[in-house]
Amino acid sequence: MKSLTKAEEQVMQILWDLKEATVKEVVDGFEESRPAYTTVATVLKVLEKKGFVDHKPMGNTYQFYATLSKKEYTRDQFISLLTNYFGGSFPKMATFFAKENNLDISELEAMIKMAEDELNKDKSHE
Amino acid sequence: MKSLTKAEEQVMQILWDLKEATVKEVVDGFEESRPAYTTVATVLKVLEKKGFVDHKPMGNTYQFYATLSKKEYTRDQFISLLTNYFGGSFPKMATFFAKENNLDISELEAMIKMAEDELNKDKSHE
DNA sequence: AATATAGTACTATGTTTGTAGTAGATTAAA
DNA sequence: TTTAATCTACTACAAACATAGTACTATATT
Repeated sequence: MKSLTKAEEQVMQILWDLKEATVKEVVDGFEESRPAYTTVATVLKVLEKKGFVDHKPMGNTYQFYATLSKKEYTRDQFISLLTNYFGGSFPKMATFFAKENNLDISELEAMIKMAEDELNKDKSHE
Repeated sequence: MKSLTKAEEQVMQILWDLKEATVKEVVDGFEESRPAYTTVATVLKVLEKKGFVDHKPMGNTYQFYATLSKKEYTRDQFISLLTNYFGGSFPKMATFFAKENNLDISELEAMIKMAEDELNKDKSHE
């Protein structure tokens, strides 16, 4: 069960965005209240020990990069949410979303149209 | 940001299912490898301190019940997943789901039909 | 070369989590 | 009414987390 703590997840998100980055770049990736350089370095070390991150020398410093892809982790998270909170049923999740946002059926359908277009787009790219 | 640890979440799931329960009943709610009675009692105590659970006397023991509803927590989890992994776009999430499951458009549509039926059903209940 | 800058390794510390034992109270059974 | 079972309160403790300081190295600037 891959699982990231809050701090780890923030770092991973930045790393996923940047593809690869030095400690400094990760620190700069934080919006407000940046953690200390060494804090980020420590988190990266932990992530590396857990096998989610690796690094390679680059000039006089290191480049870190994620070995756990965002997609893979997304899948895990998605499945876990779907399983534990929607009985594994995507329609249930969609219903929940519609209700939460006070969408009526036509609006839900519009959402789905978008998803379908997205699907088509991807198909044509292959 | 409401957030439950793994152990806490398991207990909450059982509590959500049972509506209310004694420590013993929660323990029995665990499938395999039940934790010790006192372990569950401790987790409940922590949950109570965090404000997610409360209890009331019932005969010679206590009944525990969730004050954080499953729906409310589901919403938080859902929004957080949607925001952090799908750019806040439900269509993106639907597309991801379709691709993950190798669904074609007609299958995705069938899923959505189910969601719509569900929506209708709820409407008529109000 | 001396000093300032930037980076990594190692260490540190308070907090939270996970798990559970023990003591003492209460109730039920013999 | 002694004993057994049940339950709560309190305490314990190792592992994981979050956060960061310090020491030392390497590089860049005067």
